[in-house]
Amino acid sequence: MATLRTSNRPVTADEVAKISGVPLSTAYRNLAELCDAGVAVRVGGADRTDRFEIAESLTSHHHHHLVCTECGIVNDFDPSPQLERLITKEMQSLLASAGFAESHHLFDVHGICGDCRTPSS
Amino acid sequence: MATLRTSNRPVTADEVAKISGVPLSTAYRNLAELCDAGVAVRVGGADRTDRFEIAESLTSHHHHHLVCTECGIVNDFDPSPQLERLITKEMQSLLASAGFAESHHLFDVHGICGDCRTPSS
DNA sequence: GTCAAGAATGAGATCGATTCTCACTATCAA
DNA sequence: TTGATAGTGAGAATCGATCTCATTCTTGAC
Repeated sequence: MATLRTSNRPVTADEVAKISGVPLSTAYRNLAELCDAGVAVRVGGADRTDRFEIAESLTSHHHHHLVCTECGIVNDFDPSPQLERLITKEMQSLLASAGFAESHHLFDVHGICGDCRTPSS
Repeated sequence: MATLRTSNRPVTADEVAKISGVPLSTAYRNLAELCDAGVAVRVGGADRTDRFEIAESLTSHHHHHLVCTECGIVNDFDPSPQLERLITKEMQSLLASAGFAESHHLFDVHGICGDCRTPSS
């Protein structure tokens, strides 16, 4: 949890292991338990690597993700209240029409991050 | 392509292989080439399995995804024009503030699909 | 029709992220 | 100290995805 809290973006199990010094298997196990307990969430990115971050219910900070399709890094960004309201509204009509029970929505923007666009710096 | 066109939702490489009768390796190879050529796209879901569908540029039908976190199936749904406009607007301010070059956005709704909610049927 | 060059195919090997296994260690109460 | 229980760590197993390579198809030149 300390490692997740320190990072200001979703981190991979590998990063957690390196940062906290625990073996990879322990990192995966503990992260899985944190997710089960609802205090962390698994974030999918552009690559095949899962990333983890503190659950929004704990940070009380709803946000979405900027996913770099080059390096795979994931950063957070805040949606405007207006967009969020509209999304919520849209969800309700969806549920009705599709028989679908929403657990959460994902609004991720894929593209190339600043670092990958200016490799010289 | 025929297999992708026949399905009305993103399908896995495994499904493509079964449906079209080609071996899995050929299915993966051809799907990767279709993606490179821009006529198909890779769709991430709730599980670790990639899914593929015809690119929006070919269908001229912009849509988003309903992802079932139980069985992993992905279905399409249409966003309202209003939501889509707002998303586009939001994107522009994002680019400016984050130095991020958007390639596309992903608006996926995760939850439990009708089939998984009523296992009796 | 025959032949060679190049592309596509298919079966299985390989890779890499994730999960599982199991022996070992720490904790704690009696 | 002892026994029960939970947590740890190293490596094996798993599984989707990719790679390799021998084989098969095309295609154009002769």
